[in-house]
Amino acid sequence: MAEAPAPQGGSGLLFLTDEQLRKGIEAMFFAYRGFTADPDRILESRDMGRAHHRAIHFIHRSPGTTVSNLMALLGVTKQSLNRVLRALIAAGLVEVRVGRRDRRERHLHLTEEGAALERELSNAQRERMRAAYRTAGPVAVAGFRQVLEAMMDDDSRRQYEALAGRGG
Amino acid sequence: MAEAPAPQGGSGLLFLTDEQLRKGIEAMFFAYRGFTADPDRILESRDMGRAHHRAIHFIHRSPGTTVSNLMALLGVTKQSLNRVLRALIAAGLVEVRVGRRDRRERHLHLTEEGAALERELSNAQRERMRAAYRTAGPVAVAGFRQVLEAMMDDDSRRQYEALAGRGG
DNA sequence: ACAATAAGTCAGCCTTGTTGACATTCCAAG
DNA sequence: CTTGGAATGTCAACAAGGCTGACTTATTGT
Repeated sequence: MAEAPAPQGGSGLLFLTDEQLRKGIEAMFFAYRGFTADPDRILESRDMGRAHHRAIHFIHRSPGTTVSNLMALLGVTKQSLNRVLRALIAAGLVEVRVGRRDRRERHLHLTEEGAALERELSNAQRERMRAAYRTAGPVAVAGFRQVLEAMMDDDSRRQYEALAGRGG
Repeated sequence: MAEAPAPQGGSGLLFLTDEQLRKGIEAMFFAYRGFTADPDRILESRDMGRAHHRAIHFIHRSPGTTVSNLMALLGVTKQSLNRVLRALIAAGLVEVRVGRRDRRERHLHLTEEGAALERELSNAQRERMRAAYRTAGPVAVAGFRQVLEAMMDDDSRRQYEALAGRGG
């Protein structure tokens, strides 16, 4: 596959060789490990995991979101999500409010304590991201985001853009 | 590299705002989902999961690697890895050879069938990566890789570079 | 009145990670 | 030659966090 691309002064498609693609794949694998390492460490001491982090993140991002909404965003079943939500509510991190217009809906909010944990988690993750951004520079960052967005499947991209539209 | 793009008379550090960092975090989350979706689908029909994919990938990358080596690379315990390896061996995808110099070591290789599955998996993943690369362009790809590398922790970066050194 | 929707819950299963304990095999040093 | 330690394998038990299926409750809209 993929013929050796005329080196130096070649086709301009050197970035599409299997070798380059493989490096990208491995970079994603190792980078994602770093990406999740800090929050994982913080949550460990509280007997929580990545699932709780994700829920906290998106409740923070979209306060008042419903359970169905969150299910779609996280891509898990309501049973899975419910287990996590129960833990968060029991720990006093998340508060549930019955919908005013539609009282079947449960609207999710972070409590003060939940918001504090969210800040702790996202500070840790942002610190790593900030360091990486600073090292790589703004042009690289723009490219980073472009490639990631192109890598999402359509559903995820829609959700990502809907979120992005809200806050930035 | 990367001249500050002085966006609309700003500070030149607009890419380091919390908002930008948050977008990067969410982009990683959604992109990683897309990144793993295709191989997951393929493996589902064979009653295997992501763990098997990772083992296959790195055995392909470093034929003859030992169990200890693979453990360090994947960041899991030998018990976890062993369960996966047993399944792969039973399925005839991986072959174990006793070390010649040190006969305590087990050197891992893909069988023909294992190599075929590896190709199927990496083709699927590469296709998505290739499409993303093509959409984003070579400059973006360079930036993508720079940011990912800067995001790894030191151990991972060492492993990544050791691999990259071999084949690319 | 009734069907559909949002949510919660129970039960059971799977994958993939973890510890701990222990056996085997082998190399190398004393 | 014996013995310590390294590399590997294996058994058991457990937990997190996914999943499906079946069912209930409350509420809404037709």
